[in-house]
Amino acid sequence: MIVEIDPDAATPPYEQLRTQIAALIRTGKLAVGARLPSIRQLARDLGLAAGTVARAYRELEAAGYLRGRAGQGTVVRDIPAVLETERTARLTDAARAYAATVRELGIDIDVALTTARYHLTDPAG
Amino acid sequence: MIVEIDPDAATPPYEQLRTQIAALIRTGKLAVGARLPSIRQLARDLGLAAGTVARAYRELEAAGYLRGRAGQGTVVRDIPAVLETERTARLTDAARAYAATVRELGIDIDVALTTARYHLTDPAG
DNA sequence: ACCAATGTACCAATGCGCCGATACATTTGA
DNA sequence: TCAAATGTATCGGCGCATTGGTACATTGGT
Repeated sequence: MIVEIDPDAATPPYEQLRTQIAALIRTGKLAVGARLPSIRQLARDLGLAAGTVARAYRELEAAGYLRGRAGQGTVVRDIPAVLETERTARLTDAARAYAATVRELGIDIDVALTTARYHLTDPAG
Repeated sequence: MIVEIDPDAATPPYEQLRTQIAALIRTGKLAVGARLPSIRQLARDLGLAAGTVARAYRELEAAGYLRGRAGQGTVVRDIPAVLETERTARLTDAARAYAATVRELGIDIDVALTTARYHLTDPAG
């Protein structure tokens, strides 16, 4: 698992961890059935408290990404439907947020689309 | 002034107020030179503390939207350059946020652009 | 000169999110 | 049966943002 936690970032560690693990699962870098590090192990590796890692695991389980059982560890679940619907839902939310800002600023749609295309194709963001 | 504060919203009251006043100025509903309600008056109307309204005014003054002087009140400033740079800055931020989400979800750029176009052109959002 | 209205500046209190630690329940394997 | 490893649940503390209040400075009018 390649995860990096920045303690000074604006987003709290548990959320950084949750986001990164979710991304690893979506991209297939964490295959279905793969076993994640134990809470305590990952906490040691990242220099976090066990409770912090536990929270990330808990929320990912609630979202349907993981399945954790005591004594057995935490593994990646196989429910592509949930992931797909969440993907589309998140894309919709992001697009709506962008549209809302554009509308509030009174910016031309073509300008907004050009700007979006620029940032979507720019590797630096 | 038509402003609505939701005490239960995730964003704190002072930021709701700041955003709404800024939008009123951008859209011209608050003309240049117009005098805003006094801090205490607006606080009474909205059921907020004077300090909360004062903070919104202060940040809007720092952003260049307003000019407040003791004994005289707070008026809308006339500096379109500031508004224009902020408009582009906000558009950039919004586009970057959208691009970041798209990238995290691993969604195709054309799909992302089509989705953005749909929500930009859809009157319902 | 005075007073009222206004904005400014500070400061204590409150609330909330996050973190770290501990105790508990469950499973596996010896 | 026991022990070790694991996830679960809960609790107190810490820090930060926000809030509300109070005192102060400034302006304009009387």
